Amino acid sequence: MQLQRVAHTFFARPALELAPALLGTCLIHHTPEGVAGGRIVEVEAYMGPHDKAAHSYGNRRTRRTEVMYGPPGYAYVYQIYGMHFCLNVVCAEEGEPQAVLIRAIEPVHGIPLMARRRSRDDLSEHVGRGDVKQNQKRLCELSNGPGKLCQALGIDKAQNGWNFTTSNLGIWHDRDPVPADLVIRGPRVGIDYAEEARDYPWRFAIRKHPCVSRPRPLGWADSR
DNA sequence: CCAAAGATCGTCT
DNA sequence: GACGATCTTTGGA
Repeated sequence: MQLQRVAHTFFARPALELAPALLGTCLIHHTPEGVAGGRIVEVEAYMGPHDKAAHSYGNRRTRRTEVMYGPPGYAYVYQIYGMHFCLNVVCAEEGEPQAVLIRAIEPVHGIPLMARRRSRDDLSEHVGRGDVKQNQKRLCELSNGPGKLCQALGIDKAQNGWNFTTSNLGIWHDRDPVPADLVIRGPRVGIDYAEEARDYPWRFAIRKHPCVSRPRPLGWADSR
């Protein structure tokens, strides 16, 4: 049902606008091992120079953050805690270092491959008495977190700087956009150091979706 | 269910 | 030398 790639113009807007628009689109990585990917269900906006939680706060420009200063529609991948990777979508106009962090996807394509990469072969197949919902929820463990989804999709620093509209790492329109009343928002995760920006409700997710990471934090509210 | 702690290393000061 | 836009395991209630 996925028909077309997201056009590069889609990414040329502020992170706060792009973030909710990315919900429901499909993130797909083609590799020699196979295809893996799924539906984006949770994201965070990082607004750049004036956002104390952003790597590009104060126009900090280093080898790591360099790709954020380039044109929109490219991948910004960085390593964290020495062992995990996080995937961002660079957005806004060239020179404006904003990005959207992909925090969770619902597994759709290449589930056995994703399970193997996550060392969770037990999730490759449905189990039990055909309880579909229960199995769906179990599958979420493959990609309900920014580090988890990168591992499941085979994303690491090699993908830093890749073009989402032309490379093997792509974002595709799937069904219709998620309506605003099905989007919830709340404070971003893991940025307690960011002073006033700590409380900005710049984390977006699909309401009641089972694959959202840490579904219980306080501070969730309806979008808009 | 929840909190705490350890793993482990690139990046920047 | 310090510190993460995280994940997993463990131990207790």
